[in-house]
Amino acid sequence: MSKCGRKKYIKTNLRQMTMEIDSQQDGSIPDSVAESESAHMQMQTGQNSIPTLAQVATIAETDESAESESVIDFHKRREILSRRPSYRKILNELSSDVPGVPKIEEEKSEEEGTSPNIAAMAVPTSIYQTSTGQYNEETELAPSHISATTGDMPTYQIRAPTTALPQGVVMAASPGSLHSPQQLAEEATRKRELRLMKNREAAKECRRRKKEYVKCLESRVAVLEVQNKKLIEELETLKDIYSPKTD
DNA sequence: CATTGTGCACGTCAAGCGGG
DNA sequence: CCCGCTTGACGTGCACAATG
Repeated sequence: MSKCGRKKYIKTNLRQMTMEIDSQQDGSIPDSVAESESAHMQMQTGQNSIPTLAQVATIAETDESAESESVIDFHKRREILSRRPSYRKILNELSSDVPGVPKIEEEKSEEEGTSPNIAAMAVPTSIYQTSTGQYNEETELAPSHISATTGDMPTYQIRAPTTALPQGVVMAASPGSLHSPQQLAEEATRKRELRLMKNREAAKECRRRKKEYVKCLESRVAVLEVQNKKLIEELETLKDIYSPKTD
């Protein structure tokens, strides 16, 4: 196991321990967490067979009973690990509450040139909240290519078109023409590889979007902090003006 | 200089969701 | 209901900095 791997295991297991505590507080059965799925995944993916800390701990603790309960644990863990709303959904919900907050657009825009959005992103002060609480010109939240301005890898430029087949993927004959088990197996393998390749690209794209989202939030925080500071100063000024002079 | 810690990007799995 | 997309979670490897 790599050093980094060890660190991540620790980090992961801290979170898992927290979840166990939470589930105990809820009165639900403590989850033995990652062990079953990790093992499951490693078996599937053929990755190294070194057990995780959680696996080791669980093996040590439960040993005999673990086997019969592993399936149950797996499902319980899945329940506990139920997904939070996606960041995009959060932002979109936010945008419906606050009229001025733009939504993260679906794909398309990123293929169609980058420069306009860079300009928008580079001017975070375009955010302005009126005295009535409305936001004006919050262009900085629009999905943009901050990475281009900050020197990050412009991954969107390398990005393979989502609709196009990746290089190296050879289309097999139509399923109707498959007969032998071997052909079926090949077809299954081909489908799997295609799926993995697509998901690989999707994951990259997803991460890129998430980074954008985080940067948007950060710039928003910066803007709101400035705004807050100004308002506090204004308040102090008004207090000075309108407070009764005692002298 | 070896070891350890940290951050980041990546590949994969699986759950959830929306569209057809 | 099925399929494809999106994304959280997990595990891994690599690069680099800090430390003894």
